[in-house]
Formats: sequence, C-alpha cells, structure tokens
Amino acid sequence: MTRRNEASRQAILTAAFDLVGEIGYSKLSVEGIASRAGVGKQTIYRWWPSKGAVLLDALLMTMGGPVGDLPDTGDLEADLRTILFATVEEFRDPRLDGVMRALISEIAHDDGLAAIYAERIDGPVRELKRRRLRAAQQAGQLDPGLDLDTAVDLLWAPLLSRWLLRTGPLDHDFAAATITMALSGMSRKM
Amino acid sequence: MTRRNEASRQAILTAAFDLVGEIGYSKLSVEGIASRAGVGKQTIYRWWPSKGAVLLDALLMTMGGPVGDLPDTGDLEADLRTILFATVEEFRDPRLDGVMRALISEIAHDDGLAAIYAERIDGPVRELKRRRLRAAQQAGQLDPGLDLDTAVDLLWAPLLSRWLLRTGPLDHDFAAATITMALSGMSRKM
Amino acid sequence: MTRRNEASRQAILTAAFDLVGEIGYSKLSVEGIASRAGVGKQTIYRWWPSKGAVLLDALLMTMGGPVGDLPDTGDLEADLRTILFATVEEFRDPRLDGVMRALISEIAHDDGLAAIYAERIDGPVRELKRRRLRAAQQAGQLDPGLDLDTAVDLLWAPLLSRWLLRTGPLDHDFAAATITMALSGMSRKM
Amino acid sequence: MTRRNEASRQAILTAAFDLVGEIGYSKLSVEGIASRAGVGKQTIYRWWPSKGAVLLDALLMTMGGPVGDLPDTGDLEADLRTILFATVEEFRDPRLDGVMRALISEIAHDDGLAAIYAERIDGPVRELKRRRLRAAQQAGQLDPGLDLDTAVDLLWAPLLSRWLLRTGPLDHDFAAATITMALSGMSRKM
DNA sequence: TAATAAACGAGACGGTACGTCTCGTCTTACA
DNA sequence: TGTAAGACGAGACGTACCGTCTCGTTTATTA
Repeated sequence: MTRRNEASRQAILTAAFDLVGEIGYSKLSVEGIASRAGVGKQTIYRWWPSKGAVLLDALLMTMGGPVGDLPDTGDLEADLRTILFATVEEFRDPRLDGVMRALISEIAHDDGLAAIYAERIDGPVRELKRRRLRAAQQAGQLDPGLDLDTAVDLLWAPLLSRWLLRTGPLDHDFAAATITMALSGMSRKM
Repeated sequence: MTRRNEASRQAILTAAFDLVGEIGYSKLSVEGIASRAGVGKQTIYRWWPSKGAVLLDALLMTMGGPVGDLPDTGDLEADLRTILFATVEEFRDPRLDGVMRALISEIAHDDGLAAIYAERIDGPVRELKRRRLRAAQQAGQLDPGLDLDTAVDLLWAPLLSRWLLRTGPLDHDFAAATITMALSGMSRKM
Repeated sequence: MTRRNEASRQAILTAAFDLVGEIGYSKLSVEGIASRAGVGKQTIYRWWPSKGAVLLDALLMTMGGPVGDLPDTGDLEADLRTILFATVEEFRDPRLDGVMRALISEIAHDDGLAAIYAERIDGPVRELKRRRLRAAQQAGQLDPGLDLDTAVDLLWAPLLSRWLLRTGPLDHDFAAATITMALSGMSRKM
Repeated sequence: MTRRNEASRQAILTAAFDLVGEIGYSKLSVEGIASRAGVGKQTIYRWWPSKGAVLLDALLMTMGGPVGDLPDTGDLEADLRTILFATVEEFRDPRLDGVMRALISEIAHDDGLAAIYAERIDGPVRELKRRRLRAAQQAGQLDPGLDLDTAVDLLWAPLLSRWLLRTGPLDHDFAAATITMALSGMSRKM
C-alpha cells in the first residue's frame, strides 16, 4: 500500500508541464521542477526513474482520461480530414509542441520510455485509428487485404515527420493531400 | 581568411562521431570530444556554436561528398524497393543509429540546426527523391497532378516514424507494404 | 509513567556503539542507527535530543555501573601509575577510541551535552580522583595548600592532549614521566 | 606549476573563517563557503581535501607569519605567566574559539589533518616553547634531566582540557596555579 | 474482558548539503 | 599569435540524511 501524496504528484506534473513550455526541455531540470512544485527532489526520484518519465506522466495527465471513439459518419475521407486536421492543430498548439518534442527526443534515446510510450499512449490511440479503418474496411471502402498498422503509419507519419523536422509546411492542405494520396494511391489513374 | 587548423577540425569531427557511437549522445560532452581529439575546448567553441553542430558536421564528413542519382530502371516500384530497403539498412546500422537519433533530437529543439539540416542534408536528398518521382510522372507512371513533396513524405515518413518511435518492426516487409499501399492507394479496387 | 520499550532502547544504544566503531562518528546517522537497531527513526527522536546524546548514553551503558574507589596502597606514586596506565590502555582500546573521540567533539560544540557529560561522567570520575589525592594530602604526602581540581588536570590533561591531538606518543613512559614531573616539579632540585 | 587564482584562495579562506564565527562549524558547508566567497564549489574541492583543511588554512592565514620568540626576561615563572595568560586570552577570544574547536574536532577524527596540524601549527609553536624551557634549563632553573616535550604538555594541556571540555573555569588564576604546581611539584615540601 | 491510548515499525515528506560532472568563459605557457 | 591545457563561476546531477509527519500495528493499562 502506497502512502503517496497525491497533491505532490499533481504539483510535480503541473510544474513539469508548465516549465517545459516556458524554458524548453534542455533547460528543464529536476531541481527546477522540484522547486516550482514546492517539493523535495527525492520525492521526484522516488516515483519516477527519469525526467522523461515525469514528462510522459504530465502529458498523460493533461491529455485527460481515455479518449472516446474517432468520428464515423460513414464518409471515411471526410472523417479522416476531421481527425488529421485536429492532429495538425495539436502539433501546432504551442502548449503541447514543446512537451511533445521533448518526449519524442527522450523516447528516441530511452528504450524503457519508448516501451511505456508504446503501451500507454501510442497503443490506445493507434487502436482507435485501426478501429476506424477496420470499420471502413468492413463497409467495403478500404481494400480488404490492407495491413491496418501500415495504413495508420501511411496516414499519420507524414504529419509527424513535417512537425518534427520542419522540412515543410504543416497545415490542413498538407493533411488533405496526404489523405487523398494515401486513399487513391500515387499511381496514374487510367 | 581563416587560419583554421584543418588537422584539429578532422580530429574533432572524428572524435565526436566515434564517441557518440561509443557512449551515446547524452553522455557526449565537449570536454570528452576535446580530450579525445587532443584539442583545447576553446578550439571547439571557436568554430562550432553547439554540440549538435559538431555532430552534424561529423555526419556530413562521414557521409562523404554529394550522393549520385537514385536508380532509374524504368520500373518505379522495383526502384523504390531498392531505395527504401537501403534506407531501412541505414536506419538499422548501429554505427549510424545513435548519431542520427542524436541529431534528430537536436534538430527537434534547435531551429538553427533544423535550418542547416534542411539545407545541407534533407534538401539535396529530397531533391534526388523528387527527381526520381518526377521521371516516373513524366513516364506516365504517376498521377500528373501529384505534389511530389507530399509524395516523398508519404513514402519515407513511415520509415522514419517506426525507426524513431519503435512503434512497430522496421524491415523490408514494412517498406514494401508502404510502397505498395502508397502507389495503389488504400481504397478498395472495384 | 512511560511505556518505553526497553528492548528498543538497548538495541539503539548497542547499534549506536557498534556503528561508531565500524564507520566512525562522521558517517554515523540516525537513519543508520534506526535501521541497524530495527527501530523507527521516531523512536530515537522521541527519547534523545541528538546523535551525541545517544552516543553518550551508549557509552554510559557500556561503562557499566558506578566504578569503585581508586586503589590506595599508601604509595601515591605507585597508585597513580596503576591508574594512569589503565587510562592509557582505555585511550588505546580501539573499541573505545572512536566513541570517545566522537563524544569529545560533540561536547566541544554542544553546551547541553557538555553539561550532561560534566554531570554524568566527568563529575563522578573526577570526584574519585580528588578523593585519592585528598587521602594523600591528609597522609602528608601532598602539599596541604594544593587545589585538587588543578592537580587532577595537571595529571590527566597531558594524556588527553596526546591522545586527542596525536602530538606525541601516548604510552606508559609518558604517563610515568608526567607523574614524576607533576609530583616533584620541574624546577631544579638543589 | 599551478595557475591558481590567488584572489579566489583569499576569498575562500576569509569566507570560511568568517562563516565559522557566524554560524558555527556544524552549520558550515562547502556550498556556503563557495557562495559567500563568490566561487564555484569545484574550486574548493580542487584545492582542499576537506572542510577541515580549508579551516586549517584559514587559521594559518589569520595567524599570520612565523611568530617571534617567546619572552625571556630571565624570570621563568613570570615569563610563563605572560605566555599562558596570553594563551588563555586566545582561547577565550570568541573569534578564535569557534574555529579552534572546529579544527580540534576535525583533527581528532582525521589523521591526515592531524599530521598537517602537527607539522604546520603544533610543531613550530612547540619548538618555541621547548626553546624557552631549554634556556631555563641551561640557566640552571629547571631540572637538567627534564624531558622538555613532557614539560610542555604538563604546562599547556590543562588549559586545553578546561577550554575544550568546560570542566572548570579557564582563567588567569587557573593558569597561575598550573604554573606554580608544575614548577614546584605537588609533593609536600619538607 | 474489552476499549483505549501510548509507543512502536515503517517510511513519505520538504529540505539541505554532499561530492561529481559538465557547461561555456577566461587565463597562462609554449611553440 | 594561436593553441593545448586547464582553472574558473555556475549550477544540475543523483544520493544521503535531516527532523517532522502520518500510517496501521502492537502492547498494556484502565474502565
């Protein structure tokens, strides 16, 4: 049985989230989080293995509870636009941008964190995406032989890539073009 | 005219590249690079603004001169397999994996570095990819209305995503599936 | 009326005494004592005001009950040798050396502890020494005008000084020389 | 050859000396010294092995250069009074009391420090004391067979003991009584 | 023979300081 | 005069303990 102080936990996550937005991940320090949260450093080290883990929890906290199903109006392309446009907006939200970049960087180096990310964040969200595509598949709108995990990456990875590397504009046009191209294919239509 | 010591420059870049492979980016320090290179710290600070910039130069050095054109046998799908399979191998090369992850992380946070990356690395490579797709377009194999930059992202971003986030296996099968899906589209063929 | 757990008290004093011998006073911690004694920290803080007080009690415990009178064979010089030789042996006992050094240091800084030490340890022992000297005085062996407290210091302080500061060898020869010199005086005998 | 910054050295020693007087040794911290001196912690750790070593150097600094010879008017007892009264005053000087207690405590635990103390402080001072006694010996005032090191301890150790342990008043009377008793001896004069 | 109240073990908490590490700047000696 | 070597002020790292503060869990009277 844990006697963990919930108020401290909240304060730490909030402080971490706020600080990363204010000063950026590279300037973020455990000492800074502890000080801002009014908490001893050991209380952070007691419950989290790394700065990245704190941040991941902070993100989970602000993302709130389990997200509901993705929209399904029967029109796959329209629904994908709705969804990907929202993703674009998330990426462009300055409050989230910093935290997510920081988290992605940590995940890139830390296998343990990557596993937690895969299980707690990517997994559930990916399942929702797969579910929406599976529905379309069953409705006869998508190729029945499609590997849905690859399909998810085909649709979302381009957004991630542009956001992370800034190799081009990340806007609704780009999202729409990605959807169209992914659905119809790049090959010449006869 | 700079009185820059070319031998020191080489030693620094080599040391940086080797060290990042041995101890990882997070343990990499300017002191370590200077010590390994037999160079004063000031010599590094004099010529590079940041650890990331050194690493980027190191990467540019080892990647050697300008890469030649991508293969064009006339069979677009086969050529894309050749190219993306090679990309997969690069991502899986342990010598490159660490450096590239480090660089991507730095780019994610550092706009200046992102600009250099865009200009010196992504730009030239992307131009080669665009050129190969344009040839296919002109040969009537790709939709003439296609935005080639989006097309490049549709093909390569899924690889980047799986490599960086480890959200699924990164192998030739995945690359092949991506190519097929991107070319033919996800929608049901009547 | 206290419901104090005597077993815990014993365990704490024993643990403190043992630990100070093993790791030294500076490494000694309340946490360490509590852990070794299988006791909660609060149980220590409940009954002792400081680490030094625990140690002083530990010393009192191991030194056992009230010491009997000092030997009085009628031959003052011989008796002083017996007594001071025993003191030298105590100082050189490795089991006691550490604890006593620690205690002396604490006393040097902590007035409260100094008072307890004066009352519980130095007082009774000094009284015994005074008593032996007073007997010699009454037997006409010592100068009747002698201040006995000063005399006690003249005899014992040199041992303390050599032991504490290691400014010279602490052995029976030194003790014997001190006794002779103190009894006869340093001045030239005509 | 060192490139040591003399200004920093001075600032550290001064800060250490001042702080120990203000807050006492037990509250004295390396961080505090560094902060007060406007110096990085590493600069302290670079040049001193311990807090005690800093303090010892601080004491050496304030005690200034090599002390001149002790007074020799030909009247040994009067000279000893002059000298021991001055020692009593030093012990009672609040500016020195704290530093010296701290140092003595450290020396009691740290063999290395004890060696430095013996060589740099006790040695030279003891030599001066020995020299004065030797002069008296040659003048026929002291017993020719006297071991001068023991004699020094007989005279000074009682002061040290009373100062350190507070087992009795430390004043000129006590010093005078010690001198008289040490010179004439405790035994009954016929 | 309960009930009740303290002392207990355990250990989380907000803190301070530790001694180490690296940062980016500044200084010195050499070649 | 530029370079290696490295000292410097700064400050974060992760650890160890501090002394305080709950938590349930013994004990051991008191009602």
